[in-house]
Amino acid sequence: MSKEIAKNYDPRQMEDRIYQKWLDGKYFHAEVDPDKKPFTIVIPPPNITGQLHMGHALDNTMQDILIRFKRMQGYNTLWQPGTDHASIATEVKIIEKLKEEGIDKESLGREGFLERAWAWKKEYGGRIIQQLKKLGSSCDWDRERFTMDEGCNKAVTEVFCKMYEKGWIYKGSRIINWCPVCNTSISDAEVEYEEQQGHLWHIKYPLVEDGKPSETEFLTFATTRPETMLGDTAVAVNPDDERYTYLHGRQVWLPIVEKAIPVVTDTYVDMEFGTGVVKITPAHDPNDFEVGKRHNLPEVNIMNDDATINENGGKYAGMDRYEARAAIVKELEEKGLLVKIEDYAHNVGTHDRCKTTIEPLIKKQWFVKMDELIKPAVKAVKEGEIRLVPPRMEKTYFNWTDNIRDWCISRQLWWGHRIPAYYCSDCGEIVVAAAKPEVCPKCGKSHFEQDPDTLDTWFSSALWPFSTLGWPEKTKELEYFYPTNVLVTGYDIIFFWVIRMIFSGYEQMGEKPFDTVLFHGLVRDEQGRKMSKSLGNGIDPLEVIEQYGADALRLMLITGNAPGNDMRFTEAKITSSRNFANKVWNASRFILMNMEGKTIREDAKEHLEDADKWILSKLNTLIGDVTENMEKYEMGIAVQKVYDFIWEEFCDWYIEMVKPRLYNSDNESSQQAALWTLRYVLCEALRLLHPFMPFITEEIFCAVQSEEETIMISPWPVVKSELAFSDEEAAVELMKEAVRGIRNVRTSMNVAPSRKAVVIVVSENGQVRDTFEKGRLFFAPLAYASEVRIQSDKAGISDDAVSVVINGGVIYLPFEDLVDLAAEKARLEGEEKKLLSEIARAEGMLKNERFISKAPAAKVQEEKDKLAKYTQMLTQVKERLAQMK
RNA sequence: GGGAUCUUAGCUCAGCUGGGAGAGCAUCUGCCUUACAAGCAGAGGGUCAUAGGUUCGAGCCCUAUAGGUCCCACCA
Repeated sequence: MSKEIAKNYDPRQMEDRIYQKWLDGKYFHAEVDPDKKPFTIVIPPPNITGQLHMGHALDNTMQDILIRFKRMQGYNTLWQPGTDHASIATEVKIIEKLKEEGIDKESLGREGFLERAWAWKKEYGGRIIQQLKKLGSSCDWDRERFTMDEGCNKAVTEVFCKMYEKGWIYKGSRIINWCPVCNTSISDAEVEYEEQQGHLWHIKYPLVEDGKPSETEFLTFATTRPETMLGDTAVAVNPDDERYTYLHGRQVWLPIVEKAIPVVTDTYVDMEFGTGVVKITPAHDPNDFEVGKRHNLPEVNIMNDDATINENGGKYAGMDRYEARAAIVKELEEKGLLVKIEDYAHNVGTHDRCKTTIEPLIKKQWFVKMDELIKPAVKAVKEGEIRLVPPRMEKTYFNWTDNIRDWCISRQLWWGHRIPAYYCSDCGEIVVAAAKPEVCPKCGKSHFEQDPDTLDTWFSSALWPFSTLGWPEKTKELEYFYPTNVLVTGYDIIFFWVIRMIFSGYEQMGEKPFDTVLFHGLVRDEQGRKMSKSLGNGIDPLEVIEQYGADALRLMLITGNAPGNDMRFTEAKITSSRNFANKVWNASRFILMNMEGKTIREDAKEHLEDADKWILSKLNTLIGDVTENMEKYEMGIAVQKVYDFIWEEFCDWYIEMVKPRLYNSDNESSQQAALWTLRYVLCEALRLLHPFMPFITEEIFCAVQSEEETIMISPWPVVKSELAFSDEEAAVELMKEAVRGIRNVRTSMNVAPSRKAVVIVVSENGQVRDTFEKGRLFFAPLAYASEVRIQSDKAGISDDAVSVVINGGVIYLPFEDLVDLAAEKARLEGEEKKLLSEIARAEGMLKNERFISKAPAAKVQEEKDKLAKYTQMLTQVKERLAQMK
């Protein structure tokens, strides 16, 4: 039995209701079940500070499509949801909020601050989850996790301790990227280079003569950051640079600071660039740091954490870095040491969160040693154990792994996983342990202070695929759902997250975290610009859902997009998606109307007619194709095929074909067969469409199959050989060819659709006549026929009838008064020309011996068949033209 | 400096392992035909950036060139 659906498609009246029904039905929930095969996706946890944007919408739509597809295929699917604590982003946000209240972070103290942070998380952390639900995401919400919950904290501590013991986590004094605004170190991955207009200051230092600055001999070089000269501890030249051989072993005088520093030789110096001389500031430049290490140069730190000059800067102490820059340039100029100033565009490292120019500083920080850790991650992708889709992402991946540097993981923040390292306040011993040690293993005292720093957010997200499943406990979930199957994410976080999950999975679990990484691109605005807060060009997915429905948004995000490619959001695309939803709605309503009050008998399918077999056969092909595309993650192609099938084949052709049978209750078995096919094809098509458009398909499916509770867990369609009818398919295709030809001719001759006409099908081929005989009932209205005659010869047809040549016959339209003979002749001549060129093409190929001998036999046969068909049709056209003379 | 990627209809983009160029929107012509005007039936519109090459056959593979986008590196 069927139920009714609303007259108009209105997503607003159903989406929330349906989502609630799914929640109540526990369809999203996964339990370990050894009898079933698992399929797992872990969500890229959105930041608790975040609001749903188009990127999330795309990312989660793709995951939901895969999960729903696999769920229908019978897999035990788990889509593991959760959120990320996003240390810097959240901390910044809370500091801002405190500022509004006139509260300073420091005055609150660590405990007080964390209290506020947790309260904030409680209030806003769930917002994005609610928004994901509006999209239709079928996550197992019972298993929702948070990167800073107790379990994740345990995992983080476990990993930290293990890796410390192994020597792969160490504390070291190295040059790091410092954000003077956020007041924390950041990793290399968080540095964003940005081209800025700056200057190149050409400066000279006097050479040292008898322990004093020379008044005649100088060394000229250029710098983009003159203020760092306060920390210069050497000047370097290339050892092979003959211009400067005389300098080897000498010293130069560092002005302002007024001291002598050595000239060192190092191959790092590029002889071609500038004067071939470089000032060396080991404490404030990564390259200089390396040079400094090689030459045992002192490291003079001249900067405070807020990027003001410290006491090492003498009279400049207390000035901001840019103030000091100006002042130093001025002093150099006064001393005649400024040679010239050039405009210079160069890349400046900025903090990706706040865009502040980062300051390289030497600090004691915690690092993860990468050289060994990265090896299995490289191997896995190289050997195809982990597949990246699209494969070109491998290049990006290897580019990073080949140039990897140790990962700075400590952050001078409060919101995050606190580093499990404890310092003995008596002897300074470091103890790394899950809990604060009782007594110091070195001095036996028991005064310990925990390291004040927290860990990089990505340290905990790197463990996400297994920490969410219970690790380090040996849970049954971990055993069953790990390794997960697909990870869906944007290519922009391949370094931050994907690689780190991969090496963490191998190191901690001894196994990969997932088989496949499916990348998508960015959703851009109508003009192709990145959507951003500062531009204000972001489109809110929730507003789109409100206006057009989640189904339309989802369809729009998936259609016409290939993996890893960016896409544009346009109004036109979203309306066209909504229109498709409307089409599906109306077609279904039509079918439901016709089913009303009738029982469709199961034996109805014993009386299938050609048209029924044609659509069933088409459906069969569709099922095979779509399933294949889905398995290959070609969702855009898959949904396009479903779209075309439903709109063109099913709605525009099949439904039109069966209308006469539905309206004629005299032939009950024919009507039954039509109804059975309509319902069957509709339900199968809805299933194919469900992963893409879950709400509308659910609403309709449950109306058509009122005994079913949901489409969500109904089986994904499979190809059925008993529903493949190639002969009938070909027969109906021939009739479609005839209908198209007739419509074409009528339009070109300006025959009003309201004017019906006699249609005479002439064919010497009994099979063709039989096809039209059987399809007469639907053929007539589609061809605007007042009457259809089928005959084997041209008896009774006037020579000036309009004709349409098809493969295997000629269709005549005796329009009497309407015919413009000259126009008809011109039209036929056009046909003739087209056929001649087709024949020439096929003949050309078949005359080519190399084609015959090298091309596959099937291809050759195909061309032979075409040649025969066109030759036959040409004969008919020629005959008609002859008659018209 | 290294690398990726794109260049296909007026616009936005598909085009799977090479085998007769596709969709949506826009344009033009007819239609309110009782599922749908958020629709139906037709039509026009493309040297697939350029130049070579491989192949029986190239939008697809190779090389070069031009232009765009992005990522990495960071030579002061």
